[in-house]
Amino acid sequence: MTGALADSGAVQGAFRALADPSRRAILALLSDRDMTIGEVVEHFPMTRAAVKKHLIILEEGGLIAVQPKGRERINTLVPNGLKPVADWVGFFDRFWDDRLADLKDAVAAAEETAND
Amino acid sequence: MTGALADSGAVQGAFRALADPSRRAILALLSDRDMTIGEVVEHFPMTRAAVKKHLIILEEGGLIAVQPKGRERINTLVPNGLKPVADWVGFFDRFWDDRLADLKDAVAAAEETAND
DNA sequence: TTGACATGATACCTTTTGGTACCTTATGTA
DNA sequence: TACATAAGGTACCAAAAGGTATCATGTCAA
Repeated sequence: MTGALADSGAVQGAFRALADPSRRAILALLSDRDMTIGEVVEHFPMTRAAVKKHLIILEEGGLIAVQPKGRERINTLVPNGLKPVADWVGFFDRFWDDRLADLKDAVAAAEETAND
Repeated sequence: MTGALADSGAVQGAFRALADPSRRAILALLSDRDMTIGEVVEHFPMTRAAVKKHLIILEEGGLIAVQPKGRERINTLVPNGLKPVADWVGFFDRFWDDRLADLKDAVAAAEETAND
């Protein structure tokens, strides 16, 4: 089996959604409070249609949810939406250990020397 | 002020690199051991040129480094390459707290009821 | 030196993406 | 009812992305 790094649809959807800086900014906005599309639009120099597309991709990525409320649509951050991303990134935690990094560098340097 | 969610070039480069499943797979490969381009190519149904492009984007994103070694080029995982991503995602940690999520749901439900 | 091989660099093609413009639909309110 | 407003949907466009094919370059080894 593939182990700890299975690349599920959730992972792909979330990473795709996060690839665009506007969408990351929208997430940051919604972390403050829920907003209608119109409110989100006020924070960006683009049309409502463009923002709408971003919101759709964020929703497909499981990062936000939309609640119809009268003639408005409230966009809400999904609490665990970023979990697949965090889990994927977490697989590489062992490489962030500075001591391990130093060790790896030392080994590489030694091999360099040995092969010169 | 920009606060804890400044979207630096490193953040953008890393997220762009991670948006493609092939590139995430390449990172997973390199987490096992360093590889030449040729070795990486053996694991994917695409040409060397395509893999090369992915490696360039991964390098631009600060996720891998390349060490020329004779006529080969060794691709290595950069230990702290994913740190900007982890930091960005970490900003949303507070939303993953299930109790907080439940509380938020409760508040939302209460508002729903109040407005019905 | 010469040939094999790992890589670099371009040009080109197709699909996706980020965006606008424009029109339609639905809901709240005077 | 009538109208203003919040949103949905579609068509269209330019640029970026992902990929192949092809040719050039540099290095090891006989």
